[in-house]
Amino acid sequence: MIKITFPDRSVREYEPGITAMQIAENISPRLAQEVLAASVNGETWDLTRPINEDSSLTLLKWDDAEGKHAYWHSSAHLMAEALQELYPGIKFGIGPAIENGFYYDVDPGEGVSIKESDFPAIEKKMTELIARKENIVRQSISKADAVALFANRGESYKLELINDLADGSITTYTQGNFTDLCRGPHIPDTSYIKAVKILSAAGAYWRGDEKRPQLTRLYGITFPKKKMLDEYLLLLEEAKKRDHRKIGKELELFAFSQNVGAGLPLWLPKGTQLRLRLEDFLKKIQRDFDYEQVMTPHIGNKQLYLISGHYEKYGKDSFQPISTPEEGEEFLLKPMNCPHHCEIYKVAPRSYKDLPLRLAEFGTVYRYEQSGELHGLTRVRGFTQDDAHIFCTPDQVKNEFLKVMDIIFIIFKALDFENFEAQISLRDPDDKKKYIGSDENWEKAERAIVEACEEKGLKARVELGEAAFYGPKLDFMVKDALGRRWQLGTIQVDYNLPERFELEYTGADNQKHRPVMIHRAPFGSMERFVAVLIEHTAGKFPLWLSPDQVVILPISEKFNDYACEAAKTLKRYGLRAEVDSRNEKIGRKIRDNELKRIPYLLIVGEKEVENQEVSVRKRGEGDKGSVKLTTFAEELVHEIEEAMYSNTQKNN
RNA sequence: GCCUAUGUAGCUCAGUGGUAGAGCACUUCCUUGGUAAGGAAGAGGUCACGGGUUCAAAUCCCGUCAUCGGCUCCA
Repeated sequence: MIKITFPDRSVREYEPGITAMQIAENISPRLAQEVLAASVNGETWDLTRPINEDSSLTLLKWDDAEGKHAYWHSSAHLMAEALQELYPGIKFGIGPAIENGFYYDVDPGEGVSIKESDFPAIEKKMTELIARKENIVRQSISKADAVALFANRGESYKLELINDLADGSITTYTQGNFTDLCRGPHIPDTSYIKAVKILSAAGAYWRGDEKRPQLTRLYGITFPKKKMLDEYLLLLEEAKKRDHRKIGKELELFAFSQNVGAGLPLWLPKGTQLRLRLEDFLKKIQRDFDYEQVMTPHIGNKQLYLISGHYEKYGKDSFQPISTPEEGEEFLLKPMNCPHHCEIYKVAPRSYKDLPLRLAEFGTVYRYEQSGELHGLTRVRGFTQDDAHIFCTPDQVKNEFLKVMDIIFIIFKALDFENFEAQISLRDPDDKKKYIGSDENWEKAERAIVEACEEKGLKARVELGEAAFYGPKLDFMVKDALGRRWQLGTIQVDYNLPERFELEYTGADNQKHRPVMIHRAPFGSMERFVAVLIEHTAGKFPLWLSPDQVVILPISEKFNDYACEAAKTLKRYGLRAEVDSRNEKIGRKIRDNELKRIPYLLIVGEKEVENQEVSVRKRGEGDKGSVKLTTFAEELVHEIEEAMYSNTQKNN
């Protein structure tokens, strides 16, 4: 008999060779119906795989990530099986489960393409296969047999995968006529899958390499209940309503024009209001943290980028240099602010007593992103970084790092960005040659980042080899409405630029030393940040960020003039007000939902006009009674300032 | 840059070779006194752009640009 230990530490004895499925059946038929896979000694197994020794066992259901994973992985196989029947000669790449569903990379063969219009047929075929209730059978196979099997089928991609696998570790899974090279695990049979949807088709390079063939990637999702699929699709629809591109258009925050150029956003008055409020908010925090604001031009002599090394690395992929009437003179649109800030550092001789020197700038930069990369405000060709560079001694790096983290935490907290992810990018320990700077400095900086995260209790994913060539970094990512990850804040340590620009400070020892540079941008870029902010709030901004604070509603056209006057008065206070005039030309009618997005509604009628008052309603709070217009304006300005102030004071 | 899809009125979209459409928004008039009011009339489009096929193109073909979903990239 073998001992099986359950998550609640209870132990039961079974015959050797028993399967997790049999154990589940033994416990309860209901459980047996719900279970999808099993965790055996921490490894995820098929339910039908015999257990031969004492083990700890967790039965995995839909609500367990691994259970869902096995389910979707099997669904990928199901889709592959359908494709194999529909497209004879199709070759398969890889087909994993992902966060929401699964995909399979396939090569349907020369001249054949799988399009959206083909999805229904694929879904239908999958449903047919489900009805056959095919068992999904695991088999260990020798490398030679695996090679023979897949070579016979002309599965060149699979052969390449097998090539990288060690003999003895190779398994296949078979259902019906379809056999796939696969580590598993899988659900017991295809009938578990009840609802099927192919979501999209896209090109994807084999093994993520641009130089290799492009396969067709089919994304799909499946569920154990039809209703769950419907709910998921509904969720997707709802998420699309929060898309910043849609809301940005509806609320007239920003726009693009083909004449101006792709990826070059135009900030409309309301969007600008929002952005300026965010900039004020950041400036206030940065003042508190001893930053100094600087300003630098939008272009720089090519020489500047030859010194920084950016020209060599990115010159060909950038906006090309601007020529001047002067022979041989060239300027680049600045793709980053760092070189300019280095020149500011060099304006005067620096002492260790001057450090850390913290230079901040809302610097607009231009990068020629690949055309297929452009995406609303999140990926653009002209954007403004909430940039700052800290010049400090190597010993100050950690402390400065901690302070930057404080800023980022304050900001994320103030804006309710609780669900961010952090990633520490270190250098690849096996390939140190790729990086510039001494081992000693790298180790110091990497240790500083790791320790800083520990001190702050920040759980960060560590990625080796992801560092920039000039230093390690810490990035903060946030998901958008559709679950796509975007990098926002970044803190990067840099040894390269101080070296290239020959930056120096005089130490206490009266010797010249090289400062360390820290790049940091809590928002990343104003554009991307506003995009994510829009999606987080679904366009329902807190009062202090609201692009419009007030909508004024005259109860009849007789009071339109007063309403417009009131709006002008409010504008003099720096407040944005809309008049919702029902019949007059003046103003613009408030459209769908807009009312819900604007914090204050002012109603004016006879009584209010007589007394120079407005009847005030606040979003979420209802009627606040009548008050003098000027008093209202003063109080609102005060309320906004208070809100911003209290947000800059938020501490962890 | 690559693969798929899309581009028609301010917005959301219909329109499969024969004179360009709807709803909302807009303008004018009437009605309308409290949180998305109703009626009537009107205005608004080089059907993304450039070529081609055709007696005839929004519609079919080719190219370009832009946008969507991915891939690759992201200083």
